[in-house]
Amino acid sequence: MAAEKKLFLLDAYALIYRAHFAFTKNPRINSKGMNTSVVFGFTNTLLEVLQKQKPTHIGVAFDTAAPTFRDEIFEDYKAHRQETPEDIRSGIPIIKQIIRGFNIPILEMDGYEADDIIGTLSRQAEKRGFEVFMMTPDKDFGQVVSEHVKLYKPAYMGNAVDILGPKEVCEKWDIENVSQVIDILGLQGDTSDNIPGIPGVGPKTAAELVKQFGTVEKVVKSADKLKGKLKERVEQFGEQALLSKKLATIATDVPIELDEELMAYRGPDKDVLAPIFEEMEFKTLMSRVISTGSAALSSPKVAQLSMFGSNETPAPIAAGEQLPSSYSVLTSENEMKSLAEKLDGVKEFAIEILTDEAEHFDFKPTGMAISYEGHQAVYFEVTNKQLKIFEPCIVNPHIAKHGHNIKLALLVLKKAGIDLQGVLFDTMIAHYLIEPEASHDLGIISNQYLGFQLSEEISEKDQALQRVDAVYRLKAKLQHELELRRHSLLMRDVEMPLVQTLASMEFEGVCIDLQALSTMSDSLKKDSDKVQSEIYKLAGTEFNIGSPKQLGEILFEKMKLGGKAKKTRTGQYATGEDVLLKLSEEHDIVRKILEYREYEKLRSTYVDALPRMVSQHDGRIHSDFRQAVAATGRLSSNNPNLQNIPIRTEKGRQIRNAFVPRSAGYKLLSADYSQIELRIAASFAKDSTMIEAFRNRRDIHATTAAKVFKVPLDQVTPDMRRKAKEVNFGILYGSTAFGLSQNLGISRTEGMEIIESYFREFPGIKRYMDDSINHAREKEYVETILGRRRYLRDINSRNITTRGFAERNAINAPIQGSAADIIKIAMVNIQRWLYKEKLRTRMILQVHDELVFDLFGEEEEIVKPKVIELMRTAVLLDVPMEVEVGIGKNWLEAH
DNA sequence: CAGGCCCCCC
DNA sequence: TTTAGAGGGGGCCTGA
Repeated sequence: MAAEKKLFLLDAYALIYRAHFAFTKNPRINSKGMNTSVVFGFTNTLLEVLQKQKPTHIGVAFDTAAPTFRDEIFEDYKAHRQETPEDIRSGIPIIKQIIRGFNIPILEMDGYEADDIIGTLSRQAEKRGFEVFMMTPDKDFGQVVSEHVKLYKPAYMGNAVDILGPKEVCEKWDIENVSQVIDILGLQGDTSDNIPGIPGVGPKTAAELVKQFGTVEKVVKSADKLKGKLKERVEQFGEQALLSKKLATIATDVPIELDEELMAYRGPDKDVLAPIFEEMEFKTLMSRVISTGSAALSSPKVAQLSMFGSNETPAPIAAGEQLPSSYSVLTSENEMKSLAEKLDGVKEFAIEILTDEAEHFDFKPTGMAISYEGHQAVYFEVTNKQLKIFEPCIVNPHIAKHGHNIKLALLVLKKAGIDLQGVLFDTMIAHYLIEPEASHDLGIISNQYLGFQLSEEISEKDQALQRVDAVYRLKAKLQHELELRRHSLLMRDVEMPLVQTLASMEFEGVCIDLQALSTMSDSLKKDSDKVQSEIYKLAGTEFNIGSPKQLGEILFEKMKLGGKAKKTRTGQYATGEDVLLKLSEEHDIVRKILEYREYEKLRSTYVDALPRMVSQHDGRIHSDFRQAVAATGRLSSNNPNLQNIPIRTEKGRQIRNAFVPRSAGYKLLSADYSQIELRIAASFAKDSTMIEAFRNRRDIHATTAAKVFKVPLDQVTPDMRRKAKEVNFGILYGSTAFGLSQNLGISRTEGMEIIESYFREFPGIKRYMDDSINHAREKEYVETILGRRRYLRDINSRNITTRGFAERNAINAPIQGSAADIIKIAMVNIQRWLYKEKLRTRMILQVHDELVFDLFGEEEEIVKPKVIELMRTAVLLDVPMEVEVGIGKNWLEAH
């Protein structure tokens, strides 16, 4: 039940600075050249409070102009305080006029700051039965928090209004007690006021210290319990942290009396406000002042906290050194032969092959473990030659094989000339389907599902015995878990056949033109050296350009570029590409640094790294395609990563010239799905406009632009199309107006308008997004077209940020994951067809929506159309799939 | 050797 | 003034 008396206490500068920062990138300038951002932002927020929250009482507190009781201790730090920006200084008098125009009292008290007044008044108001809403920084709230005082965070650039009680604030900061906010800030310093705490102590460390010791005072006293650098710092800067906390501590005993009559809100004086708004050129604000539109205070949602216990986990069985007697080790070839014969008669067995440490596909088998009954296992050392003994049972298609990351066994066997056949069951991948984001470590899942704890302190041989035993027994358990989730078909018909497919691809590998890379390396080195010396000259000193830390110090401290430097979460200067791009106008050195980075990235990650990955065995590169990593169902590639070979920049894309066919008579063929994710989204959303556009093979981004900007298709400008394209992408990722405006370099308002228009024109898409989120809220997971799940346990979190991530995932995961499903099916079908037709063409790479083939030239006319067909028909949707194919003498040409 | 940061891809 | 700001990956570097 809402209290009858609702008091809002506003910290004027908190809101003013908020407005100031919100508009730094796109300031509002009126026709007289005046920056009105701050006044506008403040007034806007004030209106929102008045109209949506309907306070019965309200007051705005200002810091006093007279010295405060802090000034004495603050003296040393005054120098650290930032100068008040011009738009704020000039805006204050106008803001005060506006506040008076609303008939709201301005609360000022000599010797005290706004937060002191708010703190004191909130305590008094609470005692008098008010429901109090504070609009101040979290740290002030933390100090006066109690049952009837809430923290009010106004809507901020498309975000919802937030009303936080102590519990929510604790959750947000991940602390136990709200009062600890001030301790955290004391330790890390208050960046807004440039008050230093303990250098090197960022939010994370501060929170940890507070959790461990409680208050700043206790942290400082317990410095001796800390270690290393942290200890030194706390010892050295402890006093500073105490001071920092003192400065942030508010007074709750200000000699001020809550005057209910003065603070009762009676409504605005339009005659006062109108001329001010006129002068500032706020055209829409006045109508909002006059309108009396109201929204009831929404009742707080009752959030359900569901307990997610893992599957009931039996107490782990302590593993002793003593292994079961049913484990055995074979030593002679005769024993191997009789085991091989025995195996040829069983229905299924689990297999694990150990290899030497050789890198890049040059590994050789050293041992093998087999289990074909529960709690039993056999191990033996094995050479490539001895593997042949087991060929009959390994190639027997009627015997199912289980393994944990069985692809490795497949590869070892392939190298020995043995093609493992039969139904596969990979416990790693099974667990990936069951719980995509968990660890799929065999030890962990064995413990969880079998209560069987694998030992680590035992020999490789004994570990292999345990592992293979665990795999055999896990198979039945995990199979059952898959059935419960209806994942059996996804497992049996997609993921397991894909293991074979990936093994074949990796086995084939891809050819690299080492000469071309070597030439590139020399030229990049030359370019990079040149830029490097230019940078040193411009900076006036030599430093490690590759170190973001050193670079940040040079740019922002020594050279003082870019006014206020952005910092990363850890308090370092941010020197990412977007930051530097914005600075590039300011100084030549920034452009040089970007150039240097580009060259060094290309050299270190690709041009110099790829040749090191070439296998001694066949001179090709064999990437490891991982099937149980990406939370959405995508594959990942590493050692090397062949899914991130440059293409965007001209210099970068030349690297693709070095990806060449295996030999004369071959070419590279690249086939990629066009707009697969958007097509999936259109189909899932059943959005008729978009489906129609795809069916008629129209340029989807141009069509979107025409709709969003309400112009005929033939009048869509390139700029409109670019924006529409970004929106289409943003939609897939669940982006906000803010994100969109950042990407397009437009104002947030314009970003918001574009998104609104988009949703009006594509109502199906909007509905799909809402449905996905609602589905997730109910089930706490979302699904792809094949039923692959992604769990979103944060979807009902009351922490906006956390929940926001989950919501974006609810939209994106089904789309991205379904695209992954589709290409996986295509890969399996293509691989089977190539094999069945005994073609010499080989599939060698997958890059999410693209497949690359080592094409035997004479097969072009057969392979090209069939690949297109199999890709298009992998899964049938409400929109047709389009596949683009290119052929060339290297990967760049094939594109 | 992990974490932070950055940047390459889809 | 904010603990953000688009989803999914991987690699390199620094500093403990």
